[in-house]
Amino acid sequence: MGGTQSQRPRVLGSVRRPVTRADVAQLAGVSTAVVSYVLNDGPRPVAPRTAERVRQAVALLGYRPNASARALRRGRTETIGLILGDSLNPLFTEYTSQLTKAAAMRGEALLIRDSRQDATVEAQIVEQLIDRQVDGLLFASPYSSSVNPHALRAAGIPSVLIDCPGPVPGRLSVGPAAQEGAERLVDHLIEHGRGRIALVVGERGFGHPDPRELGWQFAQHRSQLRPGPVIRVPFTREGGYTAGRQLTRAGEGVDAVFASNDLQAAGVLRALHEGGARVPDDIAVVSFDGTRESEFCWPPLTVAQQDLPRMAEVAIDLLHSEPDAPGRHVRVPTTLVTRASCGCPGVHA
Amino acid sequence: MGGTQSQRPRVLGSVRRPVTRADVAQLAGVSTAVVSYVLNDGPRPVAPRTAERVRQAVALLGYRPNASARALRRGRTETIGLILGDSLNPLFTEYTSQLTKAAAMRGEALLIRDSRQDATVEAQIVEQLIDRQVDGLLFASPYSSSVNPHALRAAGIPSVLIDCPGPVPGRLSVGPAAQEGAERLVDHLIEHGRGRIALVVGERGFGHPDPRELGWQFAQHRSQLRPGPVIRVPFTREGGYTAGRQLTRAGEGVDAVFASNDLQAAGVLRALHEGGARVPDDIAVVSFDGTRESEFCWPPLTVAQQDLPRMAEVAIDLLHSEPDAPGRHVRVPTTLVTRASCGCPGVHA
DNA sequence: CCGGAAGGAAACCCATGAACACCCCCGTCA
DNA sequence: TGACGGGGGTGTTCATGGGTTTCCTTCCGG
Repeated sequence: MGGTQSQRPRVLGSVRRPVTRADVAQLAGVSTAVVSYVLNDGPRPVAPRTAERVRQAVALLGYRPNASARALRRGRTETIGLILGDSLNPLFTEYTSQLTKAAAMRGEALLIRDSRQDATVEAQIVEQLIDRQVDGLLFASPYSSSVNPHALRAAGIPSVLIDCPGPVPGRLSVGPAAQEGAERLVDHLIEHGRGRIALVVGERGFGHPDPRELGWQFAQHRSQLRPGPVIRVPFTREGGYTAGRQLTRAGEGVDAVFASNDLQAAGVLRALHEGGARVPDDIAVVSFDGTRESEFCWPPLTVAQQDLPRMAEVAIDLLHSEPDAPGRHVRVPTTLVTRASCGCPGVHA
Repeated sequence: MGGTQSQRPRVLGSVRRPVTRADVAQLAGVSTAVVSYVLNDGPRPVAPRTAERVRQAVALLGYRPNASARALRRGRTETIGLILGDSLNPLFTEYTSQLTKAAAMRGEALLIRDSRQDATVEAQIVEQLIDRQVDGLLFASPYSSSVNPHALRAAGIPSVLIDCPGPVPGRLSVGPAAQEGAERLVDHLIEHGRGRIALVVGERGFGHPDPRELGWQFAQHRSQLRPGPVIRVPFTREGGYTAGRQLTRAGEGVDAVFASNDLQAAGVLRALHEGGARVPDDIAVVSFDGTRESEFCWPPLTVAQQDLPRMAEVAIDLLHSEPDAPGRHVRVPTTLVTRASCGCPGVHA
């Protein structure tokens, strides 16, 4: 920013020089090493009286260790990079919030960047984050599994894939138990009399095969239902809107829609309302994610809710696991939250 | 994480030691100082041929400067702290996205934390961020104006208040031209025949006086309208919901609602729908912010839209202004975006 | 012989921790 | 009983991490 350390104006009588360990050492009448030992609790014992003097000096001077110097020396910054494919998706907003919390528990902070789902941008961001010496990287972006693993291993930086549909060889990842969640949602629709259920999903889906799509298929198959139409649109509100318009126009007798995420669901809802369809009477809508927004849609959405606090903890834990550990994927169950949009009896707005 | 620099396993023949400027210097046959001059473009000229050799060595070795070391030496980390009162509010999500972009333009990254509107938590976070040597702080939190200014000045850390309702003595701040925005919204309602307009606003409002509230008052006054009721609830979807229920029950002949932010508006809408009111026929709803979510409410919301890209740029600019500059507040105009919720003719869903 | 251009040596930013120095107490042996 | 060796407990010294920058040296042409 404007004022650098060196040219800081000297206020008379108080050259506002930051307090360093040397000041503390001098005041406490010890060497700087002892200050270090006291503050870091080891690796060697310090006489209680000396330690006390040091602590008093620290308090008196308001000394705070310099993070840059510490990072340089220790080779760790206590900072984690988080790369999001779409930072405006409320799912990732809520995810980020939980991740920040989980990281803070370990004294780590997050540097967050948005790759806008662009592989080139993502590569740049990863480079910038590595330059900043992050201790690890979290990816919630479709390109993450392709670009980086080798460079990351070479740099000795652990990484974890977030919101990952399934195992990726040699990599650590977390994700919702999406297929089960999707099945429960679709089963729920079927149990309450819906017979033709459309699927709205991203163009490339979530991985291959897409567990949400599988769940949707299996549930219908189990009930010997003819599979409803699949509409492929981007994972955005606008995408969902497009899908919804298609549904209202086509009128293929669809009486329920399963949207793959809350954003698409919001778009579908808007299109259905505009098209004059009554939700849930004419057509039910359910979706995956269960962000806070889903509760305040109209009608409130029945969803398979992801357990973000849990997944965030798992992600941070995985990041701290053995550096040479083999790949591993953790699936976290979702919860079925029934609200008005599925039209099931007993749920009033 | 698990593996630290020092105990990294030595692969035979290739001790994966990070490349330092010394390696580059050796390969290029110059001293480390010259490498520094070349990479930082000064402060002294380097012979073109030498510079070229250095650049080649850099490229060949894939050398990347160590950010911690640089930060230690320069006393600047190129990192900015952002403190949010509610990181889940989509307004701040979008704000954050723009701020990240604006900061990245200057090579700076953001460390983001959520104070959950708690002064104690906020103080801790500020301390942690200062420990991490952030070069500046951005506050989008109600407590920011009270707690920190002195400590920050003492630490020589510039700060800017984001989403600030008005000038704060001695401080830098940005905010929407809220009063004007509110007036336009309310004028718009009045022009289209609404005569009794309720205000939904946070318990403590936005500052004293609250410009949104003022705008709402003035616009009604100008049109010689009796002011509608004021309902004070938290700035959340749940708060808006409570307000909406109150409105449907009371039935004070209110035919329009001005919600102070998009979250409250979402809650109001849900409550009105549940109460069987038709929006906008029976009652119009407008709100402030204009987040993406507002476009996909039902019906889509007419809003005073904040110019977040602009405000983010201003915020970062202010942060880089003269350290001893006097306080300053920048007001950025909002845009009236008409959608279906205000029921004005000519706007179809 | 002087001046300027180009590059090198070394101090510095701050914290860390291995290696070393010291003190004191104890035990052992003459 | 006194001298000396050994060892635990404390503290200090100093190299180290990697980049920046001041000051100094060298070498060239004029």
